Amino acid sequence: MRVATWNVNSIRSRVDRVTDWLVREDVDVLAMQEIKCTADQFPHLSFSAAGYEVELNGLNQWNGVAFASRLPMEDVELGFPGVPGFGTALPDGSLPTEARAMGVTVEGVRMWSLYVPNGRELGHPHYFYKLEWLERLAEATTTWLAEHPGRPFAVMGDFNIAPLDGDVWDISVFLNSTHVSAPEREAFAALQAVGLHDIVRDFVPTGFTYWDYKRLRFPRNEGMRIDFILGSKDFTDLVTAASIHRNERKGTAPSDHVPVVVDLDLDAADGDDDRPMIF
DNA sequence: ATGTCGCAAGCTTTGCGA
Repeated sequence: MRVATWNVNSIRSRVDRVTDWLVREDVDVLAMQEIKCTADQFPHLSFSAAGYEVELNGLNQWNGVAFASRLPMEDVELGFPGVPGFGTALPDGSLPTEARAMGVTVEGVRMWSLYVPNGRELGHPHYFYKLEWLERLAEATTTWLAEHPGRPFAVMGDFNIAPLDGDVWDISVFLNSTHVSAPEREAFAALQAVGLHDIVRDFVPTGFTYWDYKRLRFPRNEGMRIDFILGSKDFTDLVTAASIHRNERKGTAPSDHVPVVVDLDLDAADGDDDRPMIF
């Protein structure tokens, strides 16, 4: 099974590029971020014509996450338990929940599509929202893993964090910037501490997943590695390959992010490989 | 050039978010 994550930066602007890539790359399951639309606005027909069903969490023109899959999706869950909100308080005093998370199960593999808050600036309310969101994510992960021992589980998406200095083109540009601050990196490390592993790093140690549209960032290769697939041990044991599809930043009307892919061998875990042997 | 996108509102542009 081939699984990918991609911040598409508006699915309505990118639908042909995304579906063409899915078919061309033989992808079974795609987690999307920043679809920037509601269910009514989502280009369902283009996906079904390409052979994919879609489940999504889209509230308005901001954020929005989705899964497209050509294998059946089960147990669709919007958000995650304890996900914090942001913005102007509702009449009951709570903060509105944004469309930044959802989960599905495909072939027994549990996957969450995540669009972590950007943070805007160090010290901004959105920055503290980002840190709390990541803390709640670690807690929800801990709970899920405890309640589903042995089940493959992965969180994937745009984390808006560059964990290593080499994950940005010039760390000296990022003094006092979001995405590289110690609290953000500690929040990312906390996800690893509760049992999630950056599996793509094992196969692709260096390379960016995002290049700003501004300032010729892509031609200069001034990018950032901020999109990740973090898997439980039972997930990473299934992974046979991983790749970052840098070419998707080229050409006409690209997203500013590129797809990140893992290949899974679903027969690998149980030691009872029932695939036909070929002599 | 603080250099580009995408969105909504309701315009032929502005403000916001990234």
